[in-house]
Amino acid sequence: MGNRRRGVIGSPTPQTPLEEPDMDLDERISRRLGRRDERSLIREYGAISPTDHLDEPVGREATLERLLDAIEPVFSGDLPPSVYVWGPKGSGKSALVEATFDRLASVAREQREGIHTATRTGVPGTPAFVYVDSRSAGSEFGLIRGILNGLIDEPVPDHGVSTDELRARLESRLSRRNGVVAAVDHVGEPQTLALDAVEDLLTKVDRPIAWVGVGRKDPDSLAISPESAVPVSAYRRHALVDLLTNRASIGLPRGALSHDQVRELARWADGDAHDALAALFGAAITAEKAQRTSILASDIEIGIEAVPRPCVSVGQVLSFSESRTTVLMSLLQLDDEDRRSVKAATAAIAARESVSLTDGTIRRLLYELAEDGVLERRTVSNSTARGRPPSRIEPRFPTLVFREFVE
DNA sequence: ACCTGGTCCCGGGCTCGGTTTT
DNA sequence: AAAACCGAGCCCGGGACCAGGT
Repeated sequence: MGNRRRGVIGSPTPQTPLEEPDMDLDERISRRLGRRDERSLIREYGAISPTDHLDEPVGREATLERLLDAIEPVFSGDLPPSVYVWGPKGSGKSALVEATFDRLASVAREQREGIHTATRTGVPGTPAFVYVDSRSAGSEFGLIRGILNGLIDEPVPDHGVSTDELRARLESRLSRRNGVVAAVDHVGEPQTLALDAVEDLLTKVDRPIAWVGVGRKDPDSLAISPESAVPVSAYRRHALVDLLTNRASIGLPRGALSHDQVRELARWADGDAHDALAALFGAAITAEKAQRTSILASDIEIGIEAVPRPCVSVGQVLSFSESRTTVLMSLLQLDDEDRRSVKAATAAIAARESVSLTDGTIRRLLYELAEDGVLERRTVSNSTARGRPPSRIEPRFPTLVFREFVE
């Protein structure tokens, strides 16, 4: 019971076949899993990775109740009102919503199949449930594709077909009576859809569709007002300790991580489970590279050091296109001198053999990444020089975790 | 005035799914 | 059955223009 890992690493489930090409995160992680024999310490990468969630969220019972209250009509076969789940980074929103929707989806499936085999017509069915991550569905095309992908087993094209065509397929898939409830995660991020855009795009579908948006912004600051809002607060210290202890017990050998170290991580992370796990993960791979069988204080230090604060979540960074991740990877390998300005960094990255992009594109990507908060530009007052002063660029994402997942 | 850094935007090409022609 | 063609979304490249400094 409980805490078999889910999603990207877990065994394929009927509703999400493994060959689903959506996230190259899948590939990256399964490539990791292939190197099992080289490990001395980490038993399960997913268990201690900030990119992965557990089947049973830890310490979120009250919030789960509020979410279930908000979608209450589904339990009598109706569509729920619009719901917005919101809270700070690393507070467990995605873990909660993803786990809940997975469970609801399989319950709905069983119920539908049960009714079908018993040929009891006329019984109100439950709507279908789909979870879509807007990080891999940041356009209208992507959103519709994501929902359709969650509903049918056949692969859905990701190129070469129009959005209208895809919407028509979705409509023909849904009946007029029983629609679908779509959870759309990570709305309102730089590269993802805003909540009002999600609503607009889904009302264009001529079938019953309800949505549950998940984001960080205060609902009062949004362009639309969801009918129901479910706030999620940051983890309390002891809840974060529990979460880390739980995860470490799955991902690491007994005794590899001391309780004091867990407490230190929890104190430092200040309620942010993402940051805590990112630091733990960094510490674990550092220890493993040194062929240790337990984690030392110095490993923890390095792990924490590799997580800037504030930082964007590593899941966000890993969802970027290949060109953006190669630019970031190259940037991490530059020395301090080459990072002194965007211009210098551009030249140094362009000179690398692994990068085939032009100067202009690299420069644009660096500025875009800074705009999105993935990099920080810090203007250095460079007297004696003419012109506008350059700015040094620093990563704002968990560097060790990133490096580990990108080759 | 002059210079360099930063922002914004869009056309064209790439790659693919689907359709028509051979 | 194969090949040629078409049209879709998205990424790359690049340039026009704006901002901030001496």
